[in-house]
Amino acid sequence: MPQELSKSYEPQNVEGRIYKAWEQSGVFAPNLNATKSPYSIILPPPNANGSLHMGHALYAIQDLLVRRKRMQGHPTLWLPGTDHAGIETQTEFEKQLKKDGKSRFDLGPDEFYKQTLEFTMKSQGVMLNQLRLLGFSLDWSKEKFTLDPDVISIVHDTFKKLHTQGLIYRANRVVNYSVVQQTSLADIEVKFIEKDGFMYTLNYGTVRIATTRPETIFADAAIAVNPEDERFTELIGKTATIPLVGRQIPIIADNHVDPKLGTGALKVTPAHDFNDYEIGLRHNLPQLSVIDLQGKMINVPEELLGLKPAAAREKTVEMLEAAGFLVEKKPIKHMVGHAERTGEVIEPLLTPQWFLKVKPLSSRAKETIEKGQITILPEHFVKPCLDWFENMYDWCISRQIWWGIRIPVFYRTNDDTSKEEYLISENEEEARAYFGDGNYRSGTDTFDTWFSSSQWPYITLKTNNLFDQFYPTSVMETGYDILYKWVARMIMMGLWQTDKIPFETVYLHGLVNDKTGRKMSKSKGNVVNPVDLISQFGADAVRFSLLYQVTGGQDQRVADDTLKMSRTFMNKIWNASRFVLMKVDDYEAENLEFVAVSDADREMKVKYDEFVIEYNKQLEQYRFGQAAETIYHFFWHQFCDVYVEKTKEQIPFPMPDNFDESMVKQTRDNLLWMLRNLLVLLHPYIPFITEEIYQILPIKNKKQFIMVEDWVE
RNA sequence: GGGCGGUUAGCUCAGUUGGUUAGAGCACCUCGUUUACACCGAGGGGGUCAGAGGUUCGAAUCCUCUACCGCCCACCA
Repeated sequence: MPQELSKSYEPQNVEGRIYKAWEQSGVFAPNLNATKSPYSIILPPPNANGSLHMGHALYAIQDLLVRRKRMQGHPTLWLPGTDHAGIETQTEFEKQLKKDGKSRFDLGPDEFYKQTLEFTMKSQGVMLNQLRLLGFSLDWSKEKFTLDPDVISIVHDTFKKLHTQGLIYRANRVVNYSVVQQTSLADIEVKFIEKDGFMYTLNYGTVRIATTRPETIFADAAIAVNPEDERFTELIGKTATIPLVGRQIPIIADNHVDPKLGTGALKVTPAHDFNDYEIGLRHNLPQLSVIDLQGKMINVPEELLGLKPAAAREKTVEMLEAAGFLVEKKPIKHMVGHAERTGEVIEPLLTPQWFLKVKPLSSRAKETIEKGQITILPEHFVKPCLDWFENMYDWCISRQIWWGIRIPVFYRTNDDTSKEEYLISENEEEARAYFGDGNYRSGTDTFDTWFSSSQWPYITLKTNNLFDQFYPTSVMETGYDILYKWVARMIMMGLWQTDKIPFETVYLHGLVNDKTGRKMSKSKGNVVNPVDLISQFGADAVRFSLLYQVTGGQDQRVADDTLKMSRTFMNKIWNASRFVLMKVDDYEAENLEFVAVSDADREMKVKYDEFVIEYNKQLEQYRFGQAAETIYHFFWHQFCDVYVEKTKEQIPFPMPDNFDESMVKQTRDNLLWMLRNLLVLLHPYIPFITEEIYQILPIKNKKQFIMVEDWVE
């Protein structure tokens, strides 16, 4: 027996060495000579600027899938990449700048981009190494970053094609606008939080209206009532008077108005509310802004000029009350939109933006899922996903942040700014050639991060010249929290771009929460770093612990018990292997086969066959927690507690002189065969320890790595 | 307002086509210094499966309702 084996398993002496050996030998790359069907997974690209969190560690699910398929002999690709994560990274870097008393405006767009890139690249290396610590068998030679030139070029092409097909338009519309970050946000980036507020009833002369935002009355363009509402029938077509300023506005009829809400009469403020904007379009109302892009009041009475909306509200109420226009003030709870990242209140503001007409794309995505062409697991996510496609609004894809992919457009600056001309192009010459002489400016808007990442399966394979072979990909495995943000959009964009689904199966895993079940967040200070856990328990134990708790998309907790259980299991595997090696002594097996030479052998083989079938079935069904328990139980309580104990009789110590030699030899073969197969079956869960033991198994004609051993069916 | 998930041993959780005395890990109790492992072995205690009703020969599992916890979506002025 190789005497150097320590009494307990010490992962820190093993993991780095083994990962390096794998990486150097090229076994992470797909074996393109294999004849079976190709299998591919694109890694959800982590934020290049971030460090690893527990959610990333759960990508062990992908490693598990990929390692098994590779061992089964499929050409298998797991492709890594990172995301520039526009707003998130820009916010982070701006914080850095602020420490030095600077803002992005001191640097200008180009210099800011350059510095943010440097900042990001520094973190990226650390993060990618953390993925290695987890043992992920990613094909690093294919790695992509969302700001690689060839990636940007495809994103630009996509934009141009969408525009050519009439699916992109530019419009001055009400969007969610962050005055802190100075950019528009997608609907989904706005989180509604319940807040205490007041419902004010105001006297508009002919009617009374109810509002939570009295500071916007100066932007009112009309009063709307429901055409069926008899209380107001006679007033339709007449006017109401805005308090304080005395401006007359028409009273109009619109079906949107719900007679049961408020007073039944709605003040319409097209520039500061999504519904009102729509009503305004239907009735051709003026769009007057009273809040500018810095979040300050404009076009209002002098006392309010320059105030922030919250302060302006109080002041306006005082003024209304003093002038006798305030009829009622009632405390209420209502939902207020906040920016997901900064937590500030989000204002719907009127700004020119680029939009993607989503209806044609989303209805196609919906149909595809309804037809069952993409399997979504767990199943209970199917319906919400369909509803999302059904109700999706046009997607505002432009951002005013500087960190990201620039929208390729040149504007011809005219005297009349309302009639802006533009050409989608990366260079000014093209614009000049198209429009002729004039003043041009390059667009400074960037794409929403999710616009580029929604094309990720297509882009990564295309830029690696692997599209024909590996698209559609096999599985998209990620957290359910980005189902809408990312997965749904990949389906839309993938179908549009390629006429094929981007992946056959979506597997959504749950969140990893802290030990009390609360969501981890920096602000709560309860974030557990997977790298810390790895140094404490070893990568295999961390993986096994996480995968053991993957059950049907349920959230899990970082549980100390489960981590310890896993570490103990690694130790058990280690020691069982030591024992087998001891029993095998200096014997080296050839043509390894299991042949039952005792009742114990026969019983073991029966149990083993049942176990392998059950285990493979559970893996096929994506029941990773169950499969983990199955193999845990079999290895410990069947192989170790029963079989290994029995073999102590079949290879006794000390060995009697007249003992049956053939019995000894076959038992050694049986032990080695069983251990080898169990290691193979365990390998996708716990790659390091299984590789380490495999390397010292006394078997002739082994593969170079267990990683490329034949799977056991 | 709509939707989804959860409620199973002291704790954390499994339990997928309804079927023998409901499982695991941890914790607890008893015993064990056997030539792998005390990160061990042998054995044990502990649950009216949130509540009510229903379907069934049979329900933790299916149906209805209720309660509580968590999450998501939503343009109620």
